[in-house]
Amino acid sequence: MAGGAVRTETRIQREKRERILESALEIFSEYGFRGATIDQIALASDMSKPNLLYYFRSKEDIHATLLTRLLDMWLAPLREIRAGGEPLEELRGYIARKLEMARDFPRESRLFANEILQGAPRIKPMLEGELRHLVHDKAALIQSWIDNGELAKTDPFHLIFSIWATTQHYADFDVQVQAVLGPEQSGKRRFEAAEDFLEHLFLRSLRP
Amino acid sequence: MAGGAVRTETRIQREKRERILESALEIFSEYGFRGATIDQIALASDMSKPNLLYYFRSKEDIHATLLTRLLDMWLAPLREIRAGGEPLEELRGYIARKLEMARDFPRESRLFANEILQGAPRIKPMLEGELRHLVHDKAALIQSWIDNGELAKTDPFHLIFSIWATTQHYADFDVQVQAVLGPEQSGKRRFEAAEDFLEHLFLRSLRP
DNA sequence: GATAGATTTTTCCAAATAGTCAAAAAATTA
DNA sequence: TAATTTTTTGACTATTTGGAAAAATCTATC
Repeated sequence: MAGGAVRTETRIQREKRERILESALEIFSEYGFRGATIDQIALASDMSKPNLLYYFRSKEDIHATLLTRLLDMWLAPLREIRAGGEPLEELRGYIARKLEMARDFPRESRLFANEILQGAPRIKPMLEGELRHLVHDKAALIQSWIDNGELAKTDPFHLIFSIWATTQHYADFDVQVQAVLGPEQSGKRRFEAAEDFLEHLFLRSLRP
Repeated sequence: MAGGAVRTETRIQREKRERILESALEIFSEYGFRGATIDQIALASDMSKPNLLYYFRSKEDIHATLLTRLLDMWLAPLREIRAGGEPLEELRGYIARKLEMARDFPRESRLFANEILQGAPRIKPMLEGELRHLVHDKAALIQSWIDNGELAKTDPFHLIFSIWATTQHYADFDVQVQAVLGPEQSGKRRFEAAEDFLEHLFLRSLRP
């Protein structure tokens, strides 16, 4: 049946693959690609290793699937910056959305951070293609706002980098943040304080 | 000879241990602790694995030695903030020093980032002790400047976090920064632009 | 309830990897 | 230079790990 119909996924397949990806996200984000083992993921998924390998051909395969899914989600907040909006409000919204992602999806943030930190062996092409393109696009938009006098003069690229850095820091370096602030301060409180701080920081420097 | 004299390190020991640490920094910072192998480090140090293990008892031991050495260096810029100095100038200097470290010691930055990202299994005590203490100390100093009206109202802790995040980003996420900016922009140029940007960003928001 | 197809388990394997040990070689000291 | 100590090597081991193969079991459908 060469080139024949691709059998549609059964319910069990969908569910198990989902379960595996969920566990894998947990494990990969905590230990990195090499630090994670298939056995760990299988255990966390409540299935045997060979069984897991029935749903994914390899460890690579699981990892690649996670990264691919992640990327769209990861870039969404940036995409949402609208040319038609009020510049300061658009950027405030962007910062808030990025910080929400760090708060609600810290494992995804760490998965991504692990990948980049190790030289992005698996997503370099995407960084140099899609990401680069999107950032240039939005940087041009920000530049146009600056040229219009709606924003203070600044470097749009480094502005974007510093928004990435500061927001993701709360997910990626969470242990450190908690160690410094002490465990008594709740996660919610930490993120509220972070949001207040970041809005002030960026908006003060962006107001024309 | 229980409790006897600790033989002083020979020249060869000093040199070889140094060579191993240098290679290990290279490898660990690129692949993380689990991703790195003793064989890789031995190869990079130009010696056999058993020979390397003659100088360090284990992989752990090498890694621990690197981290311990790193920590002092890592906190130095923060320590240098002086109560007697001019607040804005002290903070400008701090940002500049941190950015220089990201530029001149990216491998150290990545080693540290790898460790934190994986939950700081080996340096958590130090984060909760020495680091926490130092940060609280400097945060109090910054707060006193704010109370004196020498700085704008802001959260000193999140200020420090965001300085860490933005400066280290240029070391830890270098692949991504380069992918976005393109390879034509030299490292030097990138860091100059970053410094300009960060000074504006922080100083505008800190001026009373 | 027989059968084809999907799923799961049991058993296995080969490569990678951290680390050991004893003997050889080199360097240092007496 | 002989004795002693330090350094290096080669051969080896035990364990972990990613993955394969095939048999066994389950499930949906006729």
